[in-house]
Parts: sequence; structure tokens; C-alpha cells
Amino acid sequence: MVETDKRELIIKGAIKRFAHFGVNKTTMAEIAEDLSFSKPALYYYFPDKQNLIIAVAEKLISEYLLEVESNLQLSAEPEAALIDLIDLRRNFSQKYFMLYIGDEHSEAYLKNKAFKDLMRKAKEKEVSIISVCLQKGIQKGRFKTIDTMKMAELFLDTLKGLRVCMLMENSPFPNADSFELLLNKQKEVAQLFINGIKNYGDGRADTK
Amino acid sequence: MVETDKRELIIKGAIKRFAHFGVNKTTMAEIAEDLSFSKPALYYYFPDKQNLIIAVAEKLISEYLLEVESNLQLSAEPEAALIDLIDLRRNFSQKYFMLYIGDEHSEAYLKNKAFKDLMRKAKEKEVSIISVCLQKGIQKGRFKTIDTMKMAELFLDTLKGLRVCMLMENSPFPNADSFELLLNKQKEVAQLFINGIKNYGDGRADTK
DNA sequence: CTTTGACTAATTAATTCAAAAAGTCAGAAG
DNA sequence: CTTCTGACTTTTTGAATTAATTAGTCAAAG
Repeated sequence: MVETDKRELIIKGAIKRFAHFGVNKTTMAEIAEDLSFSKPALYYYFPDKQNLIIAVAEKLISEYLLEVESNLQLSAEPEAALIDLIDLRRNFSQKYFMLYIGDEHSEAYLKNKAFKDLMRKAKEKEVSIISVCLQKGIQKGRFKTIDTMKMAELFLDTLKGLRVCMLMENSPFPNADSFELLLNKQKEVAQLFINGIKNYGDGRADTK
Repeated sequence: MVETDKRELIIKGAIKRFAHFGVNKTTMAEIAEDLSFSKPALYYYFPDKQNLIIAVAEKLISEYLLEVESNLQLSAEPEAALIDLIDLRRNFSQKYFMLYIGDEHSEAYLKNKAFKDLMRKAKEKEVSIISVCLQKGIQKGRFKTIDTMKMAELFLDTLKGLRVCMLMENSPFPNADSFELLLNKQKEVAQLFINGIKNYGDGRADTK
């Protein structure tokens, strides 16, 4: 495939615009112009803007989840994998930061049922990936026997909570410093989380 | 004091209105009417609405912090105290739920410098109270030697993060079920947190 | 099957204006 | 002098109107 797939081109063009200006400050006409397409051409491939947004989200999510999975397979230690995950998330959310910024109008796109379903499935997938990581830790005898799905979800919710909190306080545009602060807090809590599920068979708590 | 302190009466009257309808749906005239005061009487005691709001916040915060402190002194075990704290927070945020709900206009009051300073100090105070609790745990040999201030802040940030997250998803009016869900998540994460800082001198991790 | 120019319909942004709320003040009451 | 009020002014908000932008359509052409 020499990337003549118009549909794919449109998605990529949309991502560029969305990443720069956000979903609401990007018009369908602009996306078309960038590609030297006509507007109806876009509507030939996508029924409406909402579906284009969903297609974009699908692409970015699968891209992200692939990264998460390969990261998990690369790192030998499950503890390290969980910490690395935080960097991965940071990179992703910085790269596509504008997608997170929503004025009151963008909420309509976010409240769309299909979109919410997509996000829900993405979360489920991420939870199950992390769950596998925790299972590996258990098998290696490094983690206690726990409900891995529940713990994985709790882990993600905690990370998300810290981010949302930061985003609220520094809205709408957090600076680089607050991003660093967030990263540190997330890593601290992740370390604590790891300590909390660690199996101290040797009788000594990790004091690191 | 037979509660003839007008200033105090005004604050109490404002709390009633604020708790029912929120800050923005409460007018100074209404607060005055409730108390059979004239509006200028309010302005005799408070320079403006913002300062009344700050006085209300001060009162509620000191009330809350007193509860937190007495709760901490009552419970013998530091672990239990941390878990109890979550119930305390829940009770408080349910009681004054309307104060949390802000439309776009209420943000002006929240962004006020004096108000933010107040909230910052309140957080510092709460952090130091929890820090004391952690120190007691360390002295008793139940917790590892840790930076108690840092850990206390992390603990609070995590709880807040989970709440903010829930509030976003179920905005503007979370139902009773999502409150329960939040409570459970907060307790799970608190338990994990406790496990993470526990001193397993006996060579066995708490599997509870 | 694709694509387009020229269209319509729906949304958003800007403007206006009336109503509501915040805040003021000269002076009264104790 | 301290506390309070009725009658005010100023500021803010909300609804209504309109203009402009943007989403989305369609008949027809390549």
C-alpha cells in the first residue's frame, strides 16, 4: 500500500490540525484544503466530523496501546515496566496535548456514545495489558497474589486522577514545570503502589 | 456568646444558602432577607461577596480540620486513621456538595488570590496533620522511615485526583452510586498506600 | 466509484438591551 | 461613634437578535 488510501490520508491530515489547534478550532474545510481535497471528498469517506474524530482517536489509541504492549514485552522487570508506562503516557499526552483541551463545545464530541464506547474499550484494553504485567510479577513471585484486573484499573485511575487534578489547577495551559511535577508525583505514587503489592518473602521491605 | 455576633450570623446564613443552591445562585439580598437584615448591613460586615465567601470557606475548613484532628487523636492505629479520613472527607463533600459545583461564573470567586491562598494553607495544614499521623506510625515501628510530609501530600493528592476524575465523568450531578464507587476506590488505594509504607519487620506482607 | 462546485441547514460568535445583582452613600437611630 | 437603612448607581448576567462561519448535501461530471 503506497499510502494512496485517501481515508488514511484524511485521518493523518486531521491529526496534524487537531494536534496543533484542537478539534474545535479545526474545520473540515481546512483539513480538505491541506490535502488539496474538496470538502465533499471528505464527506465521501466520513459521514460526519464526529466519525472522523472517532477514526482519529482509534488510530492514536491503537498507536499508543501498541507502544504500551511493546514496552511491556521489552522490560524484563514488571516493576520497571510500570514506571516506564508513566513516561510513555507523558510523551503521548504532551504530543497530543491540544486534544485534551476542550472548550464547552468540544464536549459534544466527547459525549458522543460511539466515542465514549471507544474510550471505554481503550481503557479496558490498557487495563488488561497492565493486568498481564502484574500477573507476570506474581508468577515471578515478586508480587503478592492480587486481583490483577482491579489493581490495574486502580493504578490507571490513580495516574489519571493526578493528571486531571493538575490540569484543573493549571488550566487551560499547564507549563512545562507543572508537567514535570505531575510526572514526579505519578512516579512516586507508582513506586508506592509497587511497594504495596510487593511480595516481601525475604522479610525485608524495599526502602528505596 | 449568645450568638448575637452579626458577622457570625451572616456567615451561617450564607452557608445555608450556599449549601442549598451554590454560591452563584445565592444573592446577597437573599442572605440579607433570610436574616431580616438589609443588604447594606451585610456590606457593613463584609466589604464584598468575595470576602463573605472567603469567610464561609474559612469557617467550613476550620470545622473540617478540627474533625480531622480529633479523628486522628481518637483512633489508636494510624492505619485505621487514614482509612477513617476518607469517610470524613466523603461526609464533608456530600454535606457541602453544592459548593463544589461551579458554573463558568463561579470560577471567578475560586480564582481570587486570597481564596486560593486560603485553600493552599488549608491543604498545608491537612498535610501536616496527616504527616503527624504517619510519624506516629513510624515511631510505633509500623511504617517505614519515609518523608512524611511528602507522603501525606501524595496521599491527599491521590484521593483528590480520584474524586476530581469521578466528578468530571458524572458532571454535573454525580449520583449516589458513583459516590459509593469513589469511596471504594479511595479506600482501595489508601489500603495499597498503607501497604506500600508498612514496615514488614515480621517478614510477612499484609495480605488483607 | 470518485469527485466537485454550488448549494442549504445548523452552529457559533458578536451585538444589543432589559433585568438582576452587586455595591454605594447620605443620613437616621441608638 | 457604631450600627444600620432606603434609595440610589454601577456592574454583571441572560435572553433575544442577527451576522458569519461551519457542517453537511446534492445534482451532475469525470
